[in-house]
Amino acid sequence: MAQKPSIPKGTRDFSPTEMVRRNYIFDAIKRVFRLYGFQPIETPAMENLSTLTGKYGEEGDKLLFKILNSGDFISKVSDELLNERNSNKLTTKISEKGLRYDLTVPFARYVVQNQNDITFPFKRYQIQPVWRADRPQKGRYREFYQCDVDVIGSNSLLNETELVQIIDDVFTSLNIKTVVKINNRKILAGIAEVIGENDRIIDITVAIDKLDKIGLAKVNVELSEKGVSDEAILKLQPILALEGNCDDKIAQLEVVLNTSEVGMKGVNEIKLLFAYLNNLSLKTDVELDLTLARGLNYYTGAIFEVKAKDFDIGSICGGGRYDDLTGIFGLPNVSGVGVSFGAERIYDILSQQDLFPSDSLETTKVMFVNFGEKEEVYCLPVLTDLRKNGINTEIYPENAKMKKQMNYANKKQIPFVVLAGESEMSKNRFTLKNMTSGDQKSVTAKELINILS
RNA sequence: GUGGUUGUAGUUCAGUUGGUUAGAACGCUGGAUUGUGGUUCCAGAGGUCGUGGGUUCAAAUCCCAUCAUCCACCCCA
Repeated sequence: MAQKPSIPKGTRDFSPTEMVRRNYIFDAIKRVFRLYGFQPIETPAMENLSTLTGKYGEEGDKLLFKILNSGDFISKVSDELLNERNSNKLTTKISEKGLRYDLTVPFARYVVQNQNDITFPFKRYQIQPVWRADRPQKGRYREFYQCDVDVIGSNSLLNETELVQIIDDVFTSLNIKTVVKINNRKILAGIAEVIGENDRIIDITVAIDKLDKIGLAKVNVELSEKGVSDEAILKLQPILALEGNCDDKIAQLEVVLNTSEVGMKGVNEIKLLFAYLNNLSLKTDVELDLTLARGLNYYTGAIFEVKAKDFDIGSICGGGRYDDLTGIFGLPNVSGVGVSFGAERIYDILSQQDLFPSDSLETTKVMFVNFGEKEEVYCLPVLTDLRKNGINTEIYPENAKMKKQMNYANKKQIPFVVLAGESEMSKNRFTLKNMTSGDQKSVTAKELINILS
């Protein structure tokens, strides 16, 4: 009984065409990363559950894919526990590994574990899939790739500056028009302090983050529901309404946050960062967005988010500074900052705006038609020569009908076909056909290489 | 986790108030054309109608359950 094959919900196969395009994105990103001195690492798809749990909040824990222990794990579980039917409790007994949820936490684990071999500041990039047991929907998958760059072990705002430059370079090279939004968690903390809701900072940031999505009124409702006092919400209004260019906003913040030490620290960081950036003639727009908060709560300083202009798809890149991510693994006081590029969304933008290059180094450039054994022998040395010259070359492996072989070349979008049968062999030449124009001409082996190089 | 949507050929989808042998387009295979692909013409193959039950003389069609899917919310890239 042949069963209908399928893949798990929220996962995808990638066809050759898609892979060529995905690699185009990854290559562009990697090229920029290397340009700034970042080095690649990889970590396992699975981590110990103890490494992952508790790092992403309660919601994040639910979205972790857990891996069942090997062997006869259930026999070791007590009858009481089984009868309790408590999934959470049972999970800790039958699963001790999980698929990674992002690349940052495994990176922090890596840094702590290898701290004696790492030279700080450590600049690494990492491009690997991550998994979330989320319910998939448009542009959201259960398995997707993240492209992370982080530098850990340096407090300098030069790192933030370089990350913005990297963002600028990547999206310029991919031809995507973007705007980089920057904020600072210390400013948000300062705001919370000033309005007297110090310990509600997470609720406040999450709510503020939705400002441009759901509007001011609904944000206020949400704040109120979360238990923020009316008085504090009232105090918050002028801050949310801050207008003007970057300098104006900063000037106003300096007044509002005057009494908050963290807040002023944040303002100073932002000032310095923009001072660096304003000198760089970036091609991307960079703006200070005080409503930018970002969900992840390990951020402590600068936060970034990149949005594509003329394309409403959410953020395509985001990140920030985290002062103590390695602390939970026993290495305190090591600050890091990094951003992550969302490959899937970048892919969607490039394909919808038709921005992928038409030619690729990953596809076949020329195919030899197979006319039979004698002709194969005649062609093989030339195939070898072409390959030695870096030209992607293949020969149809069977003496099939011409139509079939041509069809194969056409479907595979191979731009050139070589025909070498009896008449060509007698003249020691080859017929080269251009599949786009349909033109063909008789050439020598040497000319073949020259034309196709 | 909550709400909704849709499951029919490889793919995208038609299929009337329940009624003979379930259709189309694209794709696939072969031929027109044994050394020329894309265009055209002709022929052919391909379906447990998601699965299980129920109603009925009769179910792709109605009912129930179940699984899958996509979309939205929460959250997030």
